[in-house]
Amino acid sequence: MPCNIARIRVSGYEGGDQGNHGTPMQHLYAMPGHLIRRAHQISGALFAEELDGFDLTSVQFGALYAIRAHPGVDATRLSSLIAFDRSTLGGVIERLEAKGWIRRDPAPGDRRAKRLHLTAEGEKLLRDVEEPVRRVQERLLAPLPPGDRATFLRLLAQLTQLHAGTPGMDDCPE
Amino acid sequence: MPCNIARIRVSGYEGGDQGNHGTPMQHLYAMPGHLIRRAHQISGALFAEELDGFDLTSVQFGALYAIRAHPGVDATRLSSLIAFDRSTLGGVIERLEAKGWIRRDPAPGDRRAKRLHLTAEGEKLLRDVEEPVRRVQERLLAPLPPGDRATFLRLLAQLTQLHAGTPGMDDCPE
DNA sequence: TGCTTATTGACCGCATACGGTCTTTTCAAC
DNA sequence: GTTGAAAAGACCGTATGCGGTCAATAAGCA
Repeated sequence: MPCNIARIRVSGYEGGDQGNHGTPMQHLYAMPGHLIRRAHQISGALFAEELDGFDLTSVQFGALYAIRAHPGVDATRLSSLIAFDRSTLGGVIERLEAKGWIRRDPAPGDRRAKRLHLTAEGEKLLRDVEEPVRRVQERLLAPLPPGDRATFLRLLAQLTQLHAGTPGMDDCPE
Repeated sequence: MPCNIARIRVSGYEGGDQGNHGTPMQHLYAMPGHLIRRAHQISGALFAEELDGFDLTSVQFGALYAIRAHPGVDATRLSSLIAFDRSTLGGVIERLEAKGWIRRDPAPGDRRAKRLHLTAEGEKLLRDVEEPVRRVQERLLAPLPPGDRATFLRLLAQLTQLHAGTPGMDDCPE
């Protein structure tokens, strides 16, 4: 019974004692940060529900998907492609390899790097989960009026893309 | 030098070997799930950057903020108010208490529950971080054209709220 | 009143997420 | 040609995130 939202029954907000705490700060429910966290949470829940039985997380799917599109990438470049922390990706790759979905071959000409490839099982898995994953994306946007879905996606893409160049996010050596 | 995006240098997508993998599935970068994950990641990075030195995570802030608005809540109700998993919240509360920002008092009339309250230090902390937190929310939306920010927020709020009642998300005992 | 069920908090286990360090290896500059 | 910076992978430590179980307690019901 996939229902991992079960434990997250969000109570409607009835105001609480919002009163005298000095400055009347913005409400939590109106903060973009909180809303984005919720959306991320819902996204994960929908993924887990649609992909029940595949033993595949959304993070693992993203990695597999990118490896298929970039056969032979090394872990560092992959982490940059899909915006995973390098340390995090290490564990993800380890689990993907343990499940037999990817191979890690030594890179010819560079004894540091290991090149990532899908196995036949990995290819099959990606084909099998294609439909469920598509449903996740559909259901995620389903609550929005059809006419607003493209707008939402456009703004979301704009927000994430433009933050890559925000001062303060970029004061790191290229 | 807070720059926790440093390790997440997202490479522009140049197409890779997107070619013959059977069905031409949607691109990862166009999937709402991926974009929401990125937005969440950016949100966390901005929070960490603006709140550098406060030893406070965005999750901990959310909990503190909600406890201030609902003095005396128990952990279970709090988790429902801010949509944290009950297990996760346990650790968060533990850390907040260890840092002296909240108290856990036994609930009169119920020997199971413990009621949560801010300490004076917790109150002060919340006042001190108010401005940085406000900046996080501003910077998060800054890449969007001013006229689109309200639209984005509205759609995001609509998406998260309406998902609470989605069939499949709700097939759990009330 | 006694039994069944629900609620609360405390754990455990696994999977991210991210900052930091270390070793090995490469490469470029001197 | 050696040396120092840069790159790649392997770890470690802490904080979430979430599913599951368990014991103590409370509440509803026969």
